[in-house]
Amino acid sequence: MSNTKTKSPARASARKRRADAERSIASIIDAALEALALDPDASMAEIARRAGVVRATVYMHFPTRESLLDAVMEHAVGQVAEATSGAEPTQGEPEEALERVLRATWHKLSDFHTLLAINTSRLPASELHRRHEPVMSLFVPLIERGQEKGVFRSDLPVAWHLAMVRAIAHAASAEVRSGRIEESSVEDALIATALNALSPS
Amino acid sequence: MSNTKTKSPARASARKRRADAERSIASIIDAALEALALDPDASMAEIARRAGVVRATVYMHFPTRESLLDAVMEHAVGQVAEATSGAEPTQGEPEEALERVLRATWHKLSDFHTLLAINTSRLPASELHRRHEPVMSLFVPLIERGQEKGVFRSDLPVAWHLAMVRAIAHAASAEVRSGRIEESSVEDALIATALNALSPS
DNA sequence: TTGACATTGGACAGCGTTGTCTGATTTATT
DNA sequence: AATAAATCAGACAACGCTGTCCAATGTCAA
Repeated sequence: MSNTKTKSPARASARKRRADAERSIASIIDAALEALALDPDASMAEIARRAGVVRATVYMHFPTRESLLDAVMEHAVGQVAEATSGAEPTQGEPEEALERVLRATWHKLSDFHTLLAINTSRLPASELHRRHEPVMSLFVPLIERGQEKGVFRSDLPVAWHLAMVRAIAHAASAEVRSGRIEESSVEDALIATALNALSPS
Repeated sequence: MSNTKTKSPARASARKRRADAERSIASIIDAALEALALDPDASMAEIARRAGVVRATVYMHFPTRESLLDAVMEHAVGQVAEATSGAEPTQGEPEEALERVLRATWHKLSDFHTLLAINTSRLPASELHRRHEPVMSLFVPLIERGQEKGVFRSDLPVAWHLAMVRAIAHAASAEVRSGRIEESSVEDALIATALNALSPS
């Protein structure tokens, strides 16, 4: 249930877009997501091929490669934010909430792992930070709540905890992909380690 | 003190290389390290420019871009391994040893953060694993020692602990770079979090 | 000093990429 | 059925990059 109707990702804010145009845009973004996950330097031709569309069509909706990357990132952040907020980070005890939210989020987060790397080198740090807002704004209160209750350690800044948890989540998916650790056990390891790292000294 | 004399990185195993050739090779590898850290797709021209050398000279020693990347990676792994082993991971209590080793290693590790990303997409997982051996072989016994003594949790695999610590170290340098957290405090945060994550449940 | 090695500066072909354009064709909307 | 929007198929120029080559010059080693 994405809100492709109300507000489109690209610059194309022309109110009247035909249904096939919407479909194309969705295909292109999905295709870009796949292609860029496999190869950060995937070409517009490759993306178009995956989308089952001709290259000119891509340029119809995304006048430049940059603009496509922007749209893809916005889409990805939205997906993650959706998964995160769907797990209701404001409900229940902080520890349980964190476990719940992490389990719901980390797979999706790992899908966009490569994408994050692309944007890290593409955008200035401040821009990156700004765009991650939709996700961050969900996690920050959860961590803070845990600190106030004394179940998460307060001698380290929230920003650090956040970065740390995210890093561990990425590490988890990297381990799964490389086959070094059983897929079934890595999620539990992720949870256990994150909670342990957050627990008061 | 790099061992550029005994065993050269590239294919050039011709025993007799002149001193200026050695110097060029060293410059090129250093330049490549810098350039690739800034931009994973830095061109041979850019690398040559940084090395203060003409492009043809680079191709003299590294017949292909691939071979240069290989050499750079070998050099980087060597650097990290040197920093790690210099902190004597086999000495003292595991917890103290880990702190000592981490403090000595993590800056250097973060210098090669981008490089790691390059190679992750460039090489198959098995190759990557093989090449990281020189560093891994230093960390594994340290973690195992801590597990046997009961000061590190044993309900999670060593491979996981390793991946996790590495991820946290990278997160630490990313935070410093982005300016979100004070540089002075991030090292302590790294240590505190890593030890906390490793401590038995 | 001499001869072999190394570097320079420049030119070159081949390739893949981005971005533009056009004219014909298909598809959605009313 | 008519109109406007979107897609297709393909060509095109401009650009940057890799890798090769060469002739002239500089530098090391014995």
